[in-house]
Amino acid sequence: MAKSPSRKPRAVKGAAARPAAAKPVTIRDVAKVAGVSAITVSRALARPELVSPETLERVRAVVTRTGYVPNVLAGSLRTRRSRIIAAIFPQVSNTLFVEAIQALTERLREEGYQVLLGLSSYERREDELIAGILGRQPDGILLTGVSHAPETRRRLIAAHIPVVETWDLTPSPIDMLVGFSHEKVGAAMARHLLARGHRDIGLVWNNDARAELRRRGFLEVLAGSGIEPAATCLGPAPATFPRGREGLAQLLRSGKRFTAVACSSDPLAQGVIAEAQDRGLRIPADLAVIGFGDLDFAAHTTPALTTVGIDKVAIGRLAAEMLLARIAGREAGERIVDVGFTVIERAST
Amino acid sequence: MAKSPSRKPRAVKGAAARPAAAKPVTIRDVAKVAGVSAITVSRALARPELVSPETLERVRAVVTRTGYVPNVLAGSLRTRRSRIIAAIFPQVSNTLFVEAIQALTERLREEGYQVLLGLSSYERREDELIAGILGRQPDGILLTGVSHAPETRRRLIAAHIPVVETWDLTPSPIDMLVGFSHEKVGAAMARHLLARGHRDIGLVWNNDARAELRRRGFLEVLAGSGIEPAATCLGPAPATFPRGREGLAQLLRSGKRFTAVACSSDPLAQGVIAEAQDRGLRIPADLAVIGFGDLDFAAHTTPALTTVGIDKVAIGRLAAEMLLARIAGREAGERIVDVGFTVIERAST
DNA sequence: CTGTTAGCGCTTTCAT
DNA sequence: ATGAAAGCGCTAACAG
Repeated sequence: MAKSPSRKPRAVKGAAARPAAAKPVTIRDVAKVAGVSAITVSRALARPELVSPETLERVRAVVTRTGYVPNVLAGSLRTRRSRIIAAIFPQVSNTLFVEAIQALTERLREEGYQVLLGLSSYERREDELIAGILGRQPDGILLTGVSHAPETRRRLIAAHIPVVETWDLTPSPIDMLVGFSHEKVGAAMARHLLARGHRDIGLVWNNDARAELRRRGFLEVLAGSGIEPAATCLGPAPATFPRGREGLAQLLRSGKRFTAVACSSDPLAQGVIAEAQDRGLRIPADLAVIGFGDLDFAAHTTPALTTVGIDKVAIGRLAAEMLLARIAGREAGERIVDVGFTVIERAST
Repeated sequence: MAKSPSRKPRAVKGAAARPAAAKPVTIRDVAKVAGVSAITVSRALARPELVSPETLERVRAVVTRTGYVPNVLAGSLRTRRSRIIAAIFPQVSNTLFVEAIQALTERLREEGYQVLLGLSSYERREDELIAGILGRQPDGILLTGVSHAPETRRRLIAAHIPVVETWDLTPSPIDMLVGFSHEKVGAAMARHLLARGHRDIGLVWNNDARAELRRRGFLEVLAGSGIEPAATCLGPAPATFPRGREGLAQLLRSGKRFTAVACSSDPLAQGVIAEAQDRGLRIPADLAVIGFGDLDFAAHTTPALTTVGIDKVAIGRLAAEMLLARIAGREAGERIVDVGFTVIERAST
């Protein structure tokens, strides 16, 4: 007859000395009070149809009265399903990602999943971030971008969970993919300006990997018409409003003539516009500006800005659908989805 | 001799039929390969100073080779510390909250905590959201706002974890608080306009709880000078750019004369400015506009906008510090912190 | 410095 | 419809 010495409260006296991590109500406490076994409580909560109506009612009453909150950690450990989806984004201080995050979160919530957000810009090594997150046993994971350290790739594959990469395209994703072609975006920007008759074009760009892809697409189209940029101002990521202002100032200092400025993303473009207006230039009459990124916001706040918008909500929602499908065992219809983009013109560029 | 039938692989043939949730590497696997006990592996990873250098090296080698990722769920279950902090925000599609979230997340990461984000606007009942999150056994929780259902309050207190409410003030927080006074913000807006000589003032406001507090403060100051708003346009939350446009249009249709417009938040103010400019009004010469919320962004993009800024980063960081202090057993210095606000004038209003 | 034992709170499996 | 036993993977507590 093994005695269970640690079963009884350790120390009745002095128990209130510290915030008192008072033992929480467990499923067994509920069971005891309701006069049933633990497993019946579990069933009453998870699969009420397996429990008689009277028992069910009794259990529910006790749950409410005691304020019992099931320990999801324990449940997940047993079932090997955490109902957590991890999502890795570079930052959250960027409208671009925020909308995707929100769409993803909402859709997953509907299915009872919670999103664990990882911010990659603030971790030295992406694979450490990922390892830390995989330890939480997510049922699926979303990544931003498609270039990851080999170590990261290995870990993700070893985790045997669905993975969606986003925000870019590649023929060989780790698992699934929903994104768009940055080169094509760049090309579209260039074609737009060319179609409006611009030949003298300045660039205000930042040099992160995906921005560079857009620039390549942009330059290729220009080259196809035998054109080179009149001047380029290339700065470090992240793209911000003040850097846009500075960018235009720099282009103007170069003394080169240009009728249009293309920017690697909308915050830069907004800065360029502000700087231009401060100098008495009318947009787009004196200077056309084209940016990239924001379907709604930039277009709203800066009616003069033409921009290449991507449907961030679609990315978030699609990523959610793909993950859910795979978790449910269904094969997702498409493993690679190109959501494309739209040139949004608010004023004639 | 209890046989352990479920110990052996269930079915060797056909095992590859489905994605095969291949059994992950556990601490025991690592222990076996390294020729030590499980607890030694645990120590090697968590408290290497307790393990001999040779053992340590051997264990680490095996960990790397096998790609072992500790199951944090299991660890948390045992230690009763999840290293998760839950943060409840209304939405994430609002620069206001985003900066606080980012600051919070960064600070907590430094201490090895992960942030679990809950979005309250999309859940019918706040207390269901909270219950779902508490089940994940967070070590602390951050809430936006100070008015919560009694049920929510009860649950949070029963959870025996540190709680920080934010974004508002109250003399009786659940636990800790970091925020600012919305009434004072409103009062400051009014005083600012009065000091600039404005007597005919229009309001474009939305009617969420905290905005209403700001309005009350605003109106009281006006009343103190014997002034009533010339016209008011009161709309539903959330405050958006288009509603700002519409708001000004409505004020103008009223036929009332006014030289300044106060807005409950910056997105509205930006809309008002855009609409004004479209109608040929110069800001602030013909029409002064004052908003609320954004320390950096709105001021940047709309130099003509005067706004009352709050230090969102400070809110996030302070909330993190307070939670960390309490988790560590220290009493946080102050339980109630008023971060205040700043009137930011970019152009003479 | 290392190991053994037990058990965190839950749910799967098998029995009744 | 309900329950008993076992164990998910880990680490606290107590040896040695």
